[in-house]
Amino acid sequence: MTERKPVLNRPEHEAKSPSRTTPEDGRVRRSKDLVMAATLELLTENGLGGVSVDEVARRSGVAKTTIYRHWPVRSALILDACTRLSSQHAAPDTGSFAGDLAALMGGMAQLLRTARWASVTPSIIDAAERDPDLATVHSRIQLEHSAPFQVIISRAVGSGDLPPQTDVQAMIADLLGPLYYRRWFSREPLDDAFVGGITERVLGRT
Amino acid sequence: MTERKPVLNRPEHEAKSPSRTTPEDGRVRRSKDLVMAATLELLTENGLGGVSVDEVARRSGVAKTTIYRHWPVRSALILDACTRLSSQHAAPDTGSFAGDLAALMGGMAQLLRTARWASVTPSIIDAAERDPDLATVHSRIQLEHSAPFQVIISRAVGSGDLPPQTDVQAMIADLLGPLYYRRWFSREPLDDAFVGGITERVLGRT
DNA sequence: TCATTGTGCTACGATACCGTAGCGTACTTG
DNA sequence: CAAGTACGCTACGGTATCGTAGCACAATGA
Repeated sequence: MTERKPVLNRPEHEAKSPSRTTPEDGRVRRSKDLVMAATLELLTENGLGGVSVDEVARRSGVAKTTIYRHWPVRSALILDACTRLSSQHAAPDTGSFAGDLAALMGGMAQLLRTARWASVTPSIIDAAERDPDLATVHSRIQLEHSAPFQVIISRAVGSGDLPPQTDVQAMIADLLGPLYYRRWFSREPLDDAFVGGITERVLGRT
Repeated sequence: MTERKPVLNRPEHEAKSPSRTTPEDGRVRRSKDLVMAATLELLTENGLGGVSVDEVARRSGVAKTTIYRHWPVRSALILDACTRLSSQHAAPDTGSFAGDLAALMGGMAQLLRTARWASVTPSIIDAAERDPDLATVHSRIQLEHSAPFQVIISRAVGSGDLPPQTDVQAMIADLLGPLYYRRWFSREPLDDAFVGGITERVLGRT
């Protein structure tokens, strides 16, 4: 008689998906939001390893059982949270390659200094070394961050601002590499002078 | 009556230090070596979080109690292992800055491709974000890896191969940044062409 | 209003850890 | 050979996890 469980035998693909019958049950939305907020908080504070379901429950005020109702296992929760860390950047279009580059590098440096993502990244990279799912997340984030560079460099090649034989990936490494190096390895300040110097040197060799 | 414990009341600084009375008790040496080997193994396989004393005991064949006899707490063991990860590099002296740079960059790329250190680094960086002791270890390793660059660049400035106003730290970022970027972020291959390209571009602007 | 659905709560069982105690045995060294 | 020392082993106590079960209560929506 206790058979009001998921009842997995549904021929239809998305038949009773609540997103159709009930666009949003306010209670579900609320729980999910609270849980995700607490998870992201823990994630940035303590890295991947610092996120336990019990602690998320404590911080969010949402019961642990409720959390498990929305994410079947811990890893699903973490993966979900990591996925929401990154944000797409639009490629700037200032009219000149130098302008685009300056804008993009400045934005990236700003992100590295302040964004939640920056403090979680080492943890993700570490986990990605062994967890295929997180490796996927990492490469998606990585792609999102390099894509705008790809765009403006390709455009510059097209317009003749850069020579046709330009190695796009190598140039991206020359731009992002030093930024990342300062943020996570040498831990020296990421000031405007440094950022400007990078772009200057890369531009200087055209 | 159970008082054959450490007996901490010793006025002398190093009085009964076994390194004096007993240069090496073979048993101690053996235990420590086995434990350290297993720890390094686990470290490279699973990162910092993957090292548990129980697992080290299993793998090394050394009893857990013995491990605790040599390292008072888990963190001491891990810290010790991390400390042994890095190795100093001698700065090459080929006679030319270009030669030195090529040698150094080639060696570094080789390290990044193969060394145990490379697979643990993300883990250390992550932990360093919150653990001061590991932050110290990380900055020591970081320093060891950048020091030879510092040497050859300074030498080149002294000899006139590089202009006197050269920003040494920025140049190191331009060299190591792209290498690290490829290894841990974009995960593209670290082939000779790429490495050569970096040095070429840095040298090209003198 | 009434059935449905989501939540909170308490209580579990199962692991995996950390770090310690006590005891018997083997090795090392004087 | 004898004393000191290191070691292995078993067994703990304590904590933090993960993930689940069962039940009562509240919100929702037909």
